[in-house]
Amino acid sequence: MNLTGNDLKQIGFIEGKALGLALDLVEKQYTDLPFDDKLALLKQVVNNPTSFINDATLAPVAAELLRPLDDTIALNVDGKSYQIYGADAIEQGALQQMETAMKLPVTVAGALMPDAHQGYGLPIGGVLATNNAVIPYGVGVDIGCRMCMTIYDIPTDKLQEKKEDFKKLLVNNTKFGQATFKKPKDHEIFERKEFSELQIVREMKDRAWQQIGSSGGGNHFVEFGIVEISNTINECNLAPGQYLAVLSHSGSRGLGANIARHYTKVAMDKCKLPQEAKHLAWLDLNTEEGQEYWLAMNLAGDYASACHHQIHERMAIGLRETPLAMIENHHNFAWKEKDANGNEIIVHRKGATPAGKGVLGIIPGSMATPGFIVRGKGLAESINSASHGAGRTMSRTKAKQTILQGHVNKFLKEAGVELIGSGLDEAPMAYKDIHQVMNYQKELVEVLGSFMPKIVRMCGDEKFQEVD
DNA sequence: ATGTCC
Repeated sequence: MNLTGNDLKQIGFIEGKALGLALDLVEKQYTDLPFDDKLALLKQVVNNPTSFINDATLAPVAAELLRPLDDTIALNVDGKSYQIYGADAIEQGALQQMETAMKLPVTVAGALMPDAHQGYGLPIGGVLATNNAVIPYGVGVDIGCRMCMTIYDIPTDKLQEKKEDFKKLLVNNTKFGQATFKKPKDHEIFERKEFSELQIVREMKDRAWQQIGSSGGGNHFVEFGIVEISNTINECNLAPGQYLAVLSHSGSRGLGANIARHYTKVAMDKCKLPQEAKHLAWLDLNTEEGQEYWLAMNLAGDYASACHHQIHERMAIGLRETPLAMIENHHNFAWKEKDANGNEIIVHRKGATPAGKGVLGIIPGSMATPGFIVRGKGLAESINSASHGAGRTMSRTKAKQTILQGHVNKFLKEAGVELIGSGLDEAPMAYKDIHQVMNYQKELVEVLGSFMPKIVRMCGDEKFQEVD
């Protein structure tokens, strides 16, 4: 009696090349062996292929059983098309990364914002919509990085008159980089169940406690400046005119960075992709890991918001005023949204401002150029998004090597900006022209007002700090 | 972005 594929499956073979080879060889080479003995022999092979690796007859079966399964997920040959805003000013590397992202089998749609530049996996300024999958590096390392602005009924000439007081307010009430408050303010976020239920979040709770209310390094800042409202903002009862405002840019600190690092590793382990796409590994939202990441990401987003609120609370106390309005938005995050047909999509915005119809947002320029308060127009092609800033025109390394401190000082002086901290890598010249970037995204957002920085604090960098 | 490699 001849063996069948089903007999082999009974003893542990799975559908595939090894099964076919075994069936073929055993019937040709062991014609005289009784059915039961053939089955017993193949059972030994499938249970311990290593001991048959030099077997005169069955070596090919053993080799096939031992070959690691190629579980690499293939990219689609043709990537989906996507809209680019301001293509002329976007570096090649960012375009290539976006093209790779558009080939993922889970990708539904994409768009590239005019401040785009190369990042890890998805470019900064990249927007990617997927079907029931979340890509940790599609959100970015600084989960929930966001902008927050409070607007005050305080005459703007106070900024010049009381400049030293405002500087002191920033120096005494903001912390950047490694620095944290000696006595951090408590916050209800620490009661969230994610801090006890998710291991990586639990491990970060003490550090999150230490860091709450602090700001990050790099391009993060807290600044006083002048808001010029040009179009009435009914959403927050703001009439056209000049206002004093506080603007902050910061993220989820060590908490978000460690959540991102952990779940990117999990995703890359579970979801093998070709080399050029490996950082785009995703987590299926129906899996436990996917659901864990979603909860952890949302917690990191709320934590980032809590940090901003404490920053603005300290400023409000220092100013002895209550703000007229507060505007804030994430720009490194993933959201469950609906496409034009009403289907749920997962929209990753990695350095992109949500710009759904009527949605308020803030797009900063640089330390000495204006930023803008915007209202989204909800353009489908942009996946309801806009840029999250001017975008770099120079890498941090290049900026540090080529920009002169004297040149920056002159630029700041001419713009009437007082700067505390920062390094040359954040110099205004390292960024694209914000006006041109706004021009590229006219269809995406309506500009309601501008914000001109006046007293800016960023993370200090000893190497470039003046000692006075 | 990040005690910038547990």
